[in-house]
Amino acid sequence: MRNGRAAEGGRQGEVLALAAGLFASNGYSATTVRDIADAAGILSGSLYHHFASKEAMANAILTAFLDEILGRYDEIVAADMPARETFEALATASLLAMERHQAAIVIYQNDGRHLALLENFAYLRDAGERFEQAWVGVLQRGIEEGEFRRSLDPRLTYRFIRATLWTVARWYRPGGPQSAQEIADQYLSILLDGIARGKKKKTKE
Amino acid sequence: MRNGRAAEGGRQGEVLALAAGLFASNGYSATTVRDIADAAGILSGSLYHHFASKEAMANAILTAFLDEILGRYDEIVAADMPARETFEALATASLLAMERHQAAIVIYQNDGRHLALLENFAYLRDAGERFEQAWVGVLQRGIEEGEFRRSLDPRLTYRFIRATLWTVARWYRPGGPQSAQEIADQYLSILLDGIARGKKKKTKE
Amino acid sequence: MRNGRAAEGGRQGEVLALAAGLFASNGYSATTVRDIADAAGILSGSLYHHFASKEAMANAILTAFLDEILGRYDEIVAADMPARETFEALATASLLAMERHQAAIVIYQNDGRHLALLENFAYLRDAGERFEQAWVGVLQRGIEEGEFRRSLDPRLTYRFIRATLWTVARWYRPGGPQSAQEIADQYLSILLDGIARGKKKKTKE
Amino acid sequence: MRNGRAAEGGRQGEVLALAAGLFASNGYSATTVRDIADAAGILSGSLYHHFASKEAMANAILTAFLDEILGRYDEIVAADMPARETFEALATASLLAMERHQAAIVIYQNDGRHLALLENFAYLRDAGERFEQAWVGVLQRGIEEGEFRRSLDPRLTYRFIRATLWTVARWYRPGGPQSAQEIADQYLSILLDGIARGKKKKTKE
DNA sequence: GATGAATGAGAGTTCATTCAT
DNA sequence: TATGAATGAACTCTCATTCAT
Repeated sequence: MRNGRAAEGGRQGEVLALAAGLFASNGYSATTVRDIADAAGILSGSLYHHFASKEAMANAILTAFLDEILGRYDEIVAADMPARETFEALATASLLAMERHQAAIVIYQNDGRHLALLENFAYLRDAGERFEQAWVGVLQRGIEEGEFRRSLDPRLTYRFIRATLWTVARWYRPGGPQSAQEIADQYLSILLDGIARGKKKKTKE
Repeated sequence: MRNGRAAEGGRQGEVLALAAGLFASNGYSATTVRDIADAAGILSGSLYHHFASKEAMANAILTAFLDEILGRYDEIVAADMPARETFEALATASLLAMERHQAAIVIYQNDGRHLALLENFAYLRDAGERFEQAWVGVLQRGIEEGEFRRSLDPRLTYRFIRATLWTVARWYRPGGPQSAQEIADQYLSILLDGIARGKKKKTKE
Repeated sequence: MRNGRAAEGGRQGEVLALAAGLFASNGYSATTVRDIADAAGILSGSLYHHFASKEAMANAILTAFLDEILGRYDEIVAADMPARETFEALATASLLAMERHQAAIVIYQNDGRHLALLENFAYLRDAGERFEQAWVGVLQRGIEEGEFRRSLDPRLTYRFIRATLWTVARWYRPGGPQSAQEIADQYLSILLDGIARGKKKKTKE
Repeated sequence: MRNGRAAEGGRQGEVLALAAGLFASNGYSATTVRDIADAAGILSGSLYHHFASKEAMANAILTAFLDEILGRYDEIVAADMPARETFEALATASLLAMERHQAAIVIYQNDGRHLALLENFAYLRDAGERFEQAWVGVLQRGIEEGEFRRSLDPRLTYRFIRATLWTVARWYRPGGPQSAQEIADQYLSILLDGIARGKKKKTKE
């Protein structure tokens, strides 16, 4: 039974994890179906017992990630916290997602643009918009509520944040010197208060 | 005459620009030599009168960018300014580089990892290290000189910065609402002072 | 128990009928074992409990048809009727065979040539010769007995007849406007007396 | 330059002729692109310099035949001859078409049904209708004008004729004992006047 | 009898590259 | 410089078949 869903049970899940790793390190289009099959110890044709196509594999990988993270985003936004807490929660959730979906995030970041052009990946565009809405929303609310500086351009700020959030997955090593949580904390500290020392200059805005 | 270098004048330069645009929007490995030839209005075989190989094109594109930006970095570091000014100059130089090398930056960001595995692109690893040295250097100096917060992890901070710096090229549109200089200013403002309003909490560090 | 013969009873027969339908509408080589299994509601591997191979299925289908029709031809020829009656009986028998073997006839007509090249289908060549012998025989006898025009080339005439006889199965719809018997009658009428009206021109030959 | 047109000039034409021969003798789907390339003495990939796909080859082959024969049909119908002459001209034109398009006719006859299901071969359905219109038209006219027997069912009669007309190409050998013209004459003689000897029975209809 | 995972060969196609003209 | 024909390797995917469970 060919399965486009997440990587839960059995063989399918293992194969998907291997594929995700290869897509992430070599790129989607530079990864061949044979590479994946080799990694799984089977012949390339046998992969098609589990997945309808190479695209279907990427699909399953990305969908598992996006469904989870966007679900988490929805929960956070729905929780109706002060803007700054919502903001922190979104950033933390995004970085913690690396623990279960690191490869997917790398693929999303590296190949997302290109894949989104394919019919089967139309949902990537929707996902991009949902990310943006959540972030731009909380930034605007924070500005209105006086939590964030009035001079911010929400969309531009979102783009700066987005870049860092998803790029971390490129170098993050689980079990490495910094945990995802620690990375999130450091990033939030920099993002909220800046790297410069001393009293803020633009306090009055 | 096959040329692996950056090609300013004439046909070579035009072809290179077309190739850069295609590599940037479709990805290096998804761009075919025929795509480039089509864009140039010639046949794919004819490209080989200008360039020795597809890799040579990517090489010329990336080298032109890296030579220029790393030269600029060297100048800035050599100028011996206060850490904060050096810092601002590096960020600004990186973002202004988009004006002449947007496609190259996108390629560097998207395909750099993958290309760096190829023999002909060994210099990409060196470039990465030189970037890192410049940034980690100025961050450390800034901390020592009391300009930047003592709590920063320079390498981690560099990685956050790097992500944003090069990712901007993905969405930047020359002649669009924000100039590269404006983007640089906004980014620096956020990076240095944070997005949060009000007096700094961690002033004493 | 693998069975290469015609399969009347039970599952085998049902599967064979499904396979015959698919072979007939899509062609033998364009029909996959999976198509057949899907139609039967089982997995493709499970088909091999019933049949040794895809060829064995085609074999069973064609054999069932050929055994029956050639047996009928033998009876007709042995009955020792006047040439014209034999002739009519052969044509009618061939067209009535559609009622039980329509798909087999389509396969025989469409894929027979190609299949006959395979070892397992050597009998198709024999069958072709037996058809030809029966028809060429009755045509020659008819000419000798003065029933048929002396100007006929028996082999050529046989080829004209054969084409129509087996091609009817391509468009015949059981329960449609014309029964197989009616089609046979119309064909015989045209074949024997022609479509032109008025007195025969070549009466004296 | 990839060419979907007929098999006129140079290499393209040669390759097309080879492909046509293979499609005709082995069937379209049983003929591999490698078979064609082997026959042409090149590698399979090189075929794609001349043709966009295997389908494109079949397309060019069938189109060349259909354009020519349907053009001929149009001329004949437009010539406004007595029904019987039109009828003879159509049959003769169809059989003489074998001289330039024998393989195409075999492909049309064997694989036409199956190919017509593919998007790129939609025109096959139109062609089928144009053939039918021409023949059914002339049959009806002939009946009205008293040339053909009133008892004929034009569509059914057309189907009988069609079967023979296109099936001849399966066994016809150029330079063999009978020319296409001789075959046409014999077929017309049988078709118009029947194979039975002696006075017509159904003269009064 | 049926499943489901796997095989292994081969399908159509793509593509960077070469080279005689 | 450019063309156009060809190469050769690799690619995604298909499919008849096998077999342990």
